Formats: sequence, C-alpha cells, structure tokens
Amino acid sequence: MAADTRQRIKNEAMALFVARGVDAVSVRDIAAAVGMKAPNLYAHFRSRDELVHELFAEGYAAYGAMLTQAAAEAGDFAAKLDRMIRLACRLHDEDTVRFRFLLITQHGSLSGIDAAGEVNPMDFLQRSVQAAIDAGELPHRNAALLTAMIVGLVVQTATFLFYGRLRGSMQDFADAIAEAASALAFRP
Amino acid sequence: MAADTRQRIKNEAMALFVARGVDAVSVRDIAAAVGMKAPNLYAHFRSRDELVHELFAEGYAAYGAMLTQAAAEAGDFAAKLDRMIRLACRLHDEDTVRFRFLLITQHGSLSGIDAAGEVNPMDFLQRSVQAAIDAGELPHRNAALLTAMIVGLVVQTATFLFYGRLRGSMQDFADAIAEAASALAFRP
DNA sequence: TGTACATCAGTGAACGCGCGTTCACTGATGTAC
DNA sequence: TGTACATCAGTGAACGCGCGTTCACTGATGTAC
Repeated sequence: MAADTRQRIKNEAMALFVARGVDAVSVRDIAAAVGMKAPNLYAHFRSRDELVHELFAEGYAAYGAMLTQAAAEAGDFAAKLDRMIRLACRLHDEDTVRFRFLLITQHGSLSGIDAAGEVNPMDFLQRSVQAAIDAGELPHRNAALLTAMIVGLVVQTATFLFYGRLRGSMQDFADAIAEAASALAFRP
Repeated sequence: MAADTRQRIKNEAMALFVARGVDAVSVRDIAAAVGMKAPNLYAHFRSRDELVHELFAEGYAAYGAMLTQAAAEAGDFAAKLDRMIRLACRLHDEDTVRFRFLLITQHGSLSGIDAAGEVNPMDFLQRSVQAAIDAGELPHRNAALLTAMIVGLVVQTATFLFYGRLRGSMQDFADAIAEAASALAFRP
C-alpha cells in the first residue's frame, strides 16, 4: 500500500540520517535502502526537503504532545518534572533512532522551522519551569537557565550513549537524571 | 604574508561554518569572504577537508590543553571543577565562534577523528572525575554519567545562548553552572 | 470464459546545477648586475 | 640608472562528479462486459 511505502521511506531515511548525518545521505541512498529507485520517492514526497522537514516536525510535535500530556497529570512540579524526565528516557529507549534524529537536527537549518502551532518541547518545559517559579513552588531563578541545565542533563547523557562514552540505556540512568534535575531545581 | 592569509581563511571559514553549518559552505563562499577566488585556497590548504579538520583538531587540542592546565593548579577536586567550568565559560565568551564551531562539529563525521595524541577535553574531564572518585573525594558513582551531566550543564547553556533562548554571556551564568556542577558531584 | 481497459507503483534515461579541484597563466614586487 | 630575471600570491577557465529532480514509459493487478 502507498501509505505503507511512505512510512517505510520515512523509517529508512531517518535511520540513514542518524547513521551518516542528514547532508551525507542522497535520495538515491534512501531509495536503495527502501529497495526502489530514486524517482519513485517523488510519488510519495514532493521533495527531499519535504521528507526531512516532515520527519523533524512530526518528531518534535510528537515529543511536545507527550510532554504536555505527562505534565498535565496531577501532582506538584517535583512530580511533573520527574515524569517528564522519565518520559524522555523511555522515548529514547523505545525509538532511539527518532530521539537521535531530533538530537542531530537540533543543530541545523531546521532549527528555525515553525512547527505550525505544535508544541515545542523546549518551550513547553521552560513555560512549566516559569509557572512553578511564579507559583512559588521553586525558588526565584532564571527559568531559561534552569531549563537549559535540565535539558542538558538529558541531552548530554543521550549524546554520551550515542558516541559510546556511556553503555546501557537511558532508563538505566533515569533515576540519577531525575534526582539531579530535582536537586538543581529545588536547591536553594 | 602567506601565514596571515592562511589565518584569515581559517577565521572566515569558521565564522561561515558556524553561521550556516559546515556542509552548507562551499570553498567559493569561503574564498569570497576572504576576498579571493576559490583556486587560491589551494595554495594554503591541500583540500577543503584539510581546512575543516585542522580547525576542529586545533580547537579541540587547544581546549584540551587549557583544561589540563586549569586542572593542574593546586586544590582539591571542588576547586579544579570550579576552575574548569569558569574556564569553559570564559573561552566561550572570548572566542564564541570557536566554541560554537566545536559545538556544532561535535555531531558530525569529525567525531571519529583522532587528534593524534592531543588531549580530548571530554576524556580529560572524565578521567579527572574518575580520579576524584578513586581518591575518595567524590562518592562512588558512574564517572561517565557524572561527566555527561556536568558537560550537559555547560553545553546546553551555550546552546540556549546560541539559539537566543538565553540572553547574556556564559560568564553571567558561570556562578550558577559551577554551583550546579558542584551540587551534582558532591550530592550524596 | 476471454478480451479490453483503467489504475498505479515503479523505472531508465536524462536534465541542469553547484560542487571540489586542477592547471596554465598573470602581474606585481624584489633582486642582480 | 636601466634591464633581465626570479619569486610568488592570485586568477580564469575548465574538468568530472554526484546531486535533486523530471518525464515518458513499463508492467503487474483489478474490473467491466
């Protein structure tokens, strides 16, 4: 089916992008991985750019939505932060390729892309932090800086796994990361 | 002078790489920024690849050497960690282009490159952390994970500055980052 | 049942383009006599 | 002083290549009568 093929193209493309870098993968490479010739990709995507953009926007939006959902459940900020971090770790392990794709496209010409009203995970986390500060749940501090630090704990751990500096899965480190994030947030 | 020109090429190339991404800059772009035509670049560099590699290896080695020096001064691990973090913040502010170049080439085909016996900043930090654990200065913990977290604090803050999520300079945040790193390292 | 036709995923060949790179050449500057 | 020559940063034109993309075509499958 056409929709199947479209999804297979997306899967193979994402895997290649992560393995070699987005710019180092040609449409012929992608087609070969799927088992077709390059021109047929254009029956499924308007252009190479559309494919890359769709992968990025979809992934970013999916993460944003799941983060929003995790934060919406009951509990104080400590509980929400814990849930968001454990979610990120689980998402990494369940679909490592997607997580890494979002990681490597973070630095890239895609950064400026507007996900058309979708929730940007970074923005969402920063707004959550700001809300907790405003509500007096967290000491008064620079919300963007604390957000950067919390994101840094997760992203750099994932990066170390990516490059083999760490062995195991993100969920092996979820406890430690969650505790560290909490310590940073609540430390006076 | 030829050596001058060589350095001007390196400066302009690095600035372009940071502004647009390494793959999006052609040798003609670099030559134009320097005020010459592309073929003349080959009087100074064997290939585009050599230029990129030299920028990366030099930067990485310089950072490794400075980090080594900062850690070599007297003091316990707390003092060394504090010095290393403040050094990173200062290096960022004093030559933001170089810092960001190393940041964006971190994810790239360059990662595998061996800097020929030079000190890799990440390895060095991790060995320092491991040594502090072995010496009983830090609680027993996963050295690579703690290293990732500490690096994450610095790198993600720099990334937030890069994308305008944070305003100011790294040295504005040096106190906060140093305290956070210390909290992560020494927290029981 | 056989025949004619519609559908549609997929392909071979070709396109124009910008890339990294080569090479014979230029033209300004310094030096020897 | 003028003339001949060496040096060397820099250039114009051209190269082969792989890229994204287009387009007329193929060939298998399903449907109508």
